[in-house]
Amino acid sequence: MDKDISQAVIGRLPRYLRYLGELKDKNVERISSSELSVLMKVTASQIRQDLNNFGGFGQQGYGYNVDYLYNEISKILGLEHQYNFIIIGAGNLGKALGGYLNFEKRGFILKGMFDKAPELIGTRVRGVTVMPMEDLPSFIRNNSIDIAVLTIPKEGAVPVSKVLVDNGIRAIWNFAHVDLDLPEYVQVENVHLSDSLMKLSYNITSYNENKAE
Amino acid sequence: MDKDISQAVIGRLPRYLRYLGELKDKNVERISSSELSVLMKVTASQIRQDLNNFGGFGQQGYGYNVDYLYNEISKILGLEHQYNFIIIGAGNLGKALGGYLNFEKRGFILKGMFDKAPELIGTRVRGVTVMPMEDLPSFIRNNSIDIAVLTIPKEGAVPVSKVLVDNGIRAIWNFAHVDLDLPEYVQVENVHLSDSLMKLSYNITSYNENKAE
DNA sequence: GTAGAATTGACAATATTTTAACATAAGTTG
DNA sequence: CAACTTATGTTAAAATATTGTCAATTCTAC
Repeated sequence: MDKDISQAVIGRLPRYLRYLGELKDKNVERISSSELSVLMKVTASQIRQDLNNFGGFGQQGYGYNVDYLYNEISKILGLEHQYNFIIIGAGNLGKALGGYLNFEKRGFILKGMFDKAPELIGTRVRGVTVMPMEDLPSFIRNNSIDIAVLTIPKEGAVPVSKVLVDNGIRAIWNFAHVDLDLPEYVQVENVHLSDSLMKLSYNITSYNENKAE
Repeated sequence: MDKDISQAVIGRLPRYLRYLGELKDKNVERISSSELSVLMKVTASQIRQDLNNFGGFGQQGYGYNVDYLYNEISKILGLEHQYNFIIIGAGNLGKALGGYLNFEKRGFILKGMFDKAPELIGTRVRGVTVMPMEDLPSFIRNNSIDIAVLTIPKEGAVPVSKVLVDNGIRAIWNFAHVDLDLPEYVQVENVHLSDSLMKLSYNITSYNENKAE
């Protein structure tokens, strides 16, 4: 069952996790929704409501145990699993993501990198060698890859995504500036950086206009 | 005046712009909200509602002129302005963003890059030389910088953001995994990549669990 | 030029999300 | 151990967001 949780709620969980991690580091043992609400600048009600989508993690009169809540949210987010991932596109962005050490701490293990540019093939990123695109299908099948990260220009993204899915990939972290049209059983998380920059541009413009009036 | 437009609406505008750009490239002259809704997989009503926040861009019985609508959305997003930006953090991510040619087409001009690592200082990215952090304040003041892109580890981000704001920066594109606490007149757009990856992780887990039941 | 088709913009109806309120349970203090 | 305080989980209310409907307007074809 699991009544659908809204993506708005899911989107807030990583931020809760981040603040709880910081509290853990400071050896804070317990926290109330209202204390956390001050730290995070959201309403206490929203925190309680969000958490209660998944069960009662707190105790009346006490609040939430930081360690316990941290672990529960980790579990909800699926971070107790280990995921093998590959990166398609060994440009700067691919290298940046491949080199990001914290992903490994969370259970995301870089297994391979691919690129079509001959001059990149054979180069190494954090112990992983960049392979040619021809090797992609067999590599996916033989290495139980869970997630593919797409950091290639938009032109190649759609056909490559089909290859990925045909070979068993069920989750794509898509940085290409295009919407992928894939079966519903494939989870896609889009990161459209230029969309984000345009939002910033809008907010600059809009703030300046309001100021002028 | 300008009644506040919700960020949900703003967040959809870049995607409209992207589809309209593709239609322009295909020399499509006009499009109705219902045709566009099929392409974009949203409701026609939402498209019309979103657009009407900013005025009536269409014509009854005809639809929307693609070129005109494209230009209007560009204007709304502030893309007719030119923005000078700098990147703080010349690692792979900083280099990736600095090298992204499409930003320049949209009016975002890379003016400088900064890093604290001595081995990076003096290296060049797309004609721009990486400078030491000491030069940051004067550079901002002397080069009318509009936007700072933060691609440094979270430890340094908060103090650096204060330096930026003290020297006149009013917009920050923040890739550091930390929330910046800045005055309300500073526009901040956060890109928390690991949050995005965790969302993907949740959706993988949740899909698999539902399947199992 | 007129009839019919197409399609917007506005408004109304739903649905979803967020915030507030509070009864209840647990903790704390003297 | 009794009175008081704290703070959850839940339900209700308010605010937002999305979708559906339709009159009014424009286009198109004959």
